[in-house]
Amino acid sequence: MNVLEKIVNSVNSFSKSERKVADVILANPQTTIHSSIAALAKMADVSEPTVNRFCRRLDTKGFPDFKLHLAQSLANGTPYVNRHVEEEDGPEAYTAKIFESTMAALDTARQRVDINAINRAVDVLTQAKKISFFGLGASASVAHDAQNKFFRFNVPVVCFDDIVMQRMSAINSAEGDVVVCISHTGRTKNLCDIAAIARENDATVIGITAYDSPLAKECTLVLSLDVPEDTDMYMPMASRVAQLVLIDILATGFTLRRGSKFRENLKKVKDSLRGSRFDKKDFNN
Amino acid sequence: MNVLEKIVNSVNSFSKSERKVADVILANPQTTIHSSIAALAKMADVSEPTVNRFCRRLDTKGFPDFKLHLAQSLANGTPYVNRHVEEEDGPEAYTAKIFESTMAALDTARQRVDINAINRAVDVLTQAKKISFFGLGASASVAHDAQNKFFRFNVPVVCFDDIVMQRMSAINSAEGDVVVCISHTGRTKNLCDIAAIARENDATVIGITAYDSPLAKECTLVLSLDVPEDTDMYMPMASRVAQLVLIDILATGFTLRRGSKFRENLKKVKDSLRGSRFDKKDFNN
DNA sequence: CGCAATCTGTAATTTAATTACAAGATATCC
DNA sequence: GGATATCTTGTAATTAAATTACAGATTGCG
Repeated sequence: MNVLEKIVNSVNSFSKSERKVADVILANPQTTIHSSIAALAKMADVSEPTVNRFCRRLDTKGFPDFKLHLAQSLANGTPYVNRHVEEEDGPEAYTAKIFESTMAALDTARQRVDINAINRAVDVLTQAKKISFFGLGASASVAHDAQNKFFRFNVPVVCFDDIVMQRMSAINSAEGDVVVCISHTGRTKNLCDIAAIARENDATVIGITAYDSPLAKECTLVLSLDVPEDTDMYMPMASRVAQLVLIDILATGFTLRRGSKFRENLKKVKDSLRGSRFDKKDFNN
Repeated sequence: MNVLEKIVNSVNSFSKSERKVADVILANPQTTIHSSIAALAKMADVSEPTVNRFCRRLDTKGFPDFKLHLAQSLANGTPYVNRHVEEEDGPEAYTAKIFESTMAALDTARQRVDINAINRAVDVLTQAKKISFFGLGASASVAHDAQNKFFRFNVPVVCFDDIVMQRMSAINSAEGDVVVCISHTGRTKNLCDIAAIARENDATVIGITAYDSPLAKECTLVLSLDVPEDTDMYMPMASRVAQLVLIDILATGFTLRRGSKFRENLKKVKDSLRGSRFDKKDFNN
């Protein structure tokens, strides 16, 4: 695991002085790797052994080894750490933090995603007679987005963010239909019902949701995205971005599977939009 | 430039002993970063100062600094680059590429985003009597998402993805109202009209769109996201994720500006959802 | 062949990091 | 509420590492 993330994660297990060290390092990681233990100790206003103990607590052999790990973490150019927004953050701070948290979330999602499941989902989708996307609340916009994408593929697609419509649609589903249920927590009761109903009617149910959730249990195929997120106070952000990227991936897999002939269709859809838009050349350069 | 590449490139300008050092390092770079200068000197069968001179020749301050650079080179072969999906890509390939492209897009967005504009947008939004989010096509789902977020703030929010409704809503806007128009290209004619109408009716119009686009010209305040994207063949992906992150940032700025008392309200909204969900404890662990 | 320039290693010096230990703070138990 | 135990933290001593200065060796060139 990334050392920077590790620091953030274990900030609670630190002692007072160790936290001072952590703060200084997180504030200027780039400076840290070029500092001696003495300089860092001074910056954090603690003694040198404290810095050393801090390094050891992070499972490194000592300060030099810690710097090595830190250097590797910083190598990407940017430390994608899930830093939480604080009360007193200014615009620069919270903007940076949200970008970074989102990127960090995507990074973990990328590592944890089950490619086999994606591949099977693409299989199922390409063979679907009809595709339905269902989501509620924040996940509704993800469902809309999915509809917008798959709609271009010349496949029957529906999308409902209304429980009653979802229910009716689920009841009317039949073999060969694919229902995609989207929920970050996987604990939305109504959506679980929908999934169950759809499956009873022989539809294939794909869940974009948390592994091991009630919704997951109702699905034929689960695409889980374990994205760490602080939902205590604010609203789902990173998880929803990860869901969208997953939709992008499914859509891409879909077009690739359908072959090149099919992709001409996409161009056609794109061209049809031209009339509703101003010409590009008038405004670029 | 990457230190490893640098070593390879300048192998000709090395002296005999220095080349021995280079060979050892290139053969086991991973070991090198965990070795002392003495150990490395022994492996290369040269003296310690020779190793030191070698490091300096590579424009590093000395051996420890060299190890830092080496560590960074080893950390990540491929930073997040915008790699395009190819015809013959398998699931692993396109999944990785889409994740990376999205992250690369967020990275550039982060660097280019105008913090001042964000701050002013937050200003405007916190003082709004009513907030409207308008988007069409792919941007409609972004607008929905924005509505979902700002709705929790106990502010009058509307969101339309229907031109007629948007038009009516725009005509009815008044001073103190804020209209947010979302469009990646900024060339959607209908949305430009809406922006113009809203402004004629004294609303403040925020555009989440391309800088210098027709839509941007109609807006009071533009939040531009120049995200490189390959829209030739497929559909907007990265740009829409960037838009969502921007919405997240605005929402976060909003809550922070409103102060802590206000955030209790968010908890209330969250708690109200509890009834519609299965209990968490039943399914974790 | 001999001088000059460059390279390389040894030993001394400096700097940095680590360890051992003691004082102080904090929690816990009667 | 006081005494004991545990955990933190810092000072000083020790050790290890890196760097520098210098001298011997090697190579190139006239």
